[in-house]
Amino acid sequence: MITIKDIAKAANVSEGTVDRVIHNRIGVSKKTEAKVKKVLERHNFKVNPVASALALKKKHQISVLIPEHDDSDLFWKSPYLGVLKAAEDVKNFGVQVSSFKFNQSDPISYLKAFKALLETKPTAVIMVPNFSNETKQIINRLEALNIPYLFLNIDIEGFNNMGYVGQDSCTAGYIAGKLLHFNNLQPCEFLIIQSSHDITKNNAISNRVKGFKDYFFKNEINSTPKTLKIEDINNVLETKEIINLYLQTHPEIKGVFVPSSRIYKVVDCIDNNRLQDLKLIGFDNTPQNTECLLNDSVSFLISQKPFDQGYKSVRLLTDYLMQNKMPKHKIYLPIDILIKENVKYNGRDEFISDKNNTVK
Amino acid sequence: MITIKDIAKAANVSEGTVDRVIHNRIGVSKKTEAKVKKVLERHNFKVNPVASALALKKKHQISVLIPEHDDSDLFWKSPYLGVLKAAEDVKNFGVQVSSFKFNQSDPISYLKAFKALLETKPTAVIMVPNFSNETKQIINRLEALNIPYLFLNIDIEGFNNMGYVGQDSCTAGYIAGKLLHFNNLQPCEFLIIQSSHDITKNNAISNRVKGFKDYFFKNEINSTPKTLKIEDINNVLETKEIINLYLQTHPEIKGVFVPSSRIYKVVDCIDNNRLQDLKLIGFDNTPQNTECLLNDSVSFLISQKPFDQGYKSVRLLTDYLMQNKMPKHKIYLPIDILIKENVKYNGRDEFISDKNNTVK
DNA sequence: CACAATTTTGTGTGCGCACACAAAAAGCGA
DNA sequence: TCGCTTTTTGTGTGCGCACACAAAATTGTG
Repeated sequence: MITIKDIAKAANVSEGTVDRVIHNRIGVSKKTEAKVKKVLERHNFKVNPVASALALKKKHQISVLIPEHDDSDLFWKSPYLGVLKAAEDVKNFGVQVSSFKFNQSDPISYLKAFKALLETKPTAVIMVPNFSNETKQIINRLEALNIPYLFLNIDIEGFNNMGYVGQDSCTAGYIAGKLLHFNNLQPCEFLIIQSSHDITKNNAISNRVKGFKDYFFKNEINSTPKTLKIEDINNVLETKEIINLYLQTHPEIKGVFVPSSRIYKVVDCIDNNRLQDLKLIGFDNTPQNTECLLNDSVSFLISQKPFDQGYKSVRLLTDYLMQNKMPKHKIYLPIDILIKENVKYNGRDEFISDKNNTVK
Repeated sequence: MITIKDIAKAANVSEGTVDRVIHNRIGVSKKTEAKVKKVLERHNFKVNPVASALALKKKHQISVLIPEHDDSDLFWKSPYLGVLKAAEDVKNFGVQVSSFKFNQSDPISYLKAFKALLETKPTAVIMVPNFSNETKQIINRLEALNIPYLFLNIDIEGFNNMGYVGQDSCTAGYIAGKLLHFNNLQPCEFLIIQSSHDITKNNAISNRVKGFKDYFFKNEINSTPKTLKIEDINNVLETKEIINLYLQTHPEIKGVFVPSSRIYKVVDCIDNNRLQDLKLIGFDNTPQNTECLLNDSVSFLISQKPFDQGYKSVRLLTDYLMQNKMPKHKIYLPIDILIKENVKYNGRDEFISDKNNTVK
């Protein structure tokens, strides 16, 4: 382990000077700077992040703007837990993480949460850009304050976000098409069920649909997926009627694709006897969806690794704030294919082993 | 952030005493110990692992015994890279990691590598228990020296290993069966191709075969997989002849299961026209296998996340050595289902973002 | 050339903890 | 009670680094 002291000795300067060179501080003559840099290079010196974190009194603040979760939509619990876990991991490196939650269907609460977030004077922000107009406002503010921001889960274009952590939704949809169609030699039809609620605001969902349709188009499969739009998927009675009527009048439908995380609601609405000859594929291993895999009502779930999204985005920003470089602009997390048998090994809420530094 | 100093002040003792209580050292009277413990509890004190690591001069040594890799078997490269990456991450926490490689088909080199490993005076050992007799010898030695050991990738019973990091091979095989059979309504037959070389020594492979057969048995599918054993899979001419003869005389075969990471060799041996109507499934996204996915000769690969296996085992042991508790005995990593479209997002050699603390 | 202003370089302190060592208190036999 | 050992408690130092401050070297000006 080579230290600053060693470098100082080798370069015949003081430790302070080495420190200045390492951090590109002012007040070093060109000559000595070159000299020290050469020694640094030669010894392949890297600062000890542990010692650095300990000495660094200046704290960084990462603030996270994320949708809240409730029992009917547990999806957002996972990224939140990932953020929490990462927060614990980076706490001792002088990084403070705070989360602010908003109601996914209420732009006002989005702005409100952002306002509260600003109070924390963040060094950097992680956000789920949920509403497009309000996002513009928020980003204007962030850019005026010169605060870097990272998009989580939802990728929208046209901003100077420092990156995106999430899934390649289009490919994920394509994969859904492929899996549903796999081994089907005879002609057959597939149905996309989506709620109009989702269509308007979440372009991840429309990208999934696009990818799904792409599969059938690109592979010249003699079948174009049909789409069934549900006004209010929470209205069970109405939804039941619409779906079952459609499925009755279209017996050629062999499989159903639900591009949101609400496939369990669709399952609840489909008549049992029809359900048995259908293959279903949806997104996200929420507890309710996982249950559907286990009782064989759903064949596949595609996971976007929401926990990892939260975890990774915090870790990424931490690395950035600690003067390391930002790896790439888009961090696409794996497209996990989940079935009944492997879902238990793809835990939602765990990443790496628990580091419980508890007092014995 | 609450420090030892704070605790000392609150309990009205010196920092040294608090330190003694935290680490269960001798020389503290019952009375003060209780007092300090209460304060510790009350403030929910946790040691700052960063400061702790910096102060701790005593270094831990984790030594890893792992098969070597070459161009024809790149599988073991990934766990090794995972180990290297983890080594980098834990280096500054006072943990030194060294790897020792052996030839997978040479028990002597296994023992030889172990001998070299012992020279490092390891605090703990991570090993791939490849040969059963020699493993017994090795473990006798480790237990005599009171060195804890963790199994990586290969799980064998009957030892006091502190844990296992790897895949649930049986379930992985079961999944392979399910995927290959998915959507096949008409009766059809499947073939398992394995090299006798693998059978003898690697029980992961026999577990996969067991799981694969289980699928057909448990689901009362009117088809029992046939098995074709290859003496020497590296003898291309002979292998070609055996495989193609079998496939010609058994046109009912619709799919092939290769329970090892050598599916690319099988692909090379199958006649092109026959290959096109076959579905193939194998293990591990080595570069050669990934290529087979991309050119559509293989439908599925099951990944055992070899990089993560290496990474996680080192991190796990590090946590243990740093006085944290060991989470569970068996750490089953996810059973990743890979297809052409998602393989690029399941990189073999990456885990979490690079922490390149390079000097700018 | 003297002297101040400025640039460049060196030194000291503390982050929170672990551990060696010093000091104080308690126990104990005579 | 004294003098001693043993137990208990307190203090000081360093891990590698960041940063404030002090010192030295250089430059510029009259």
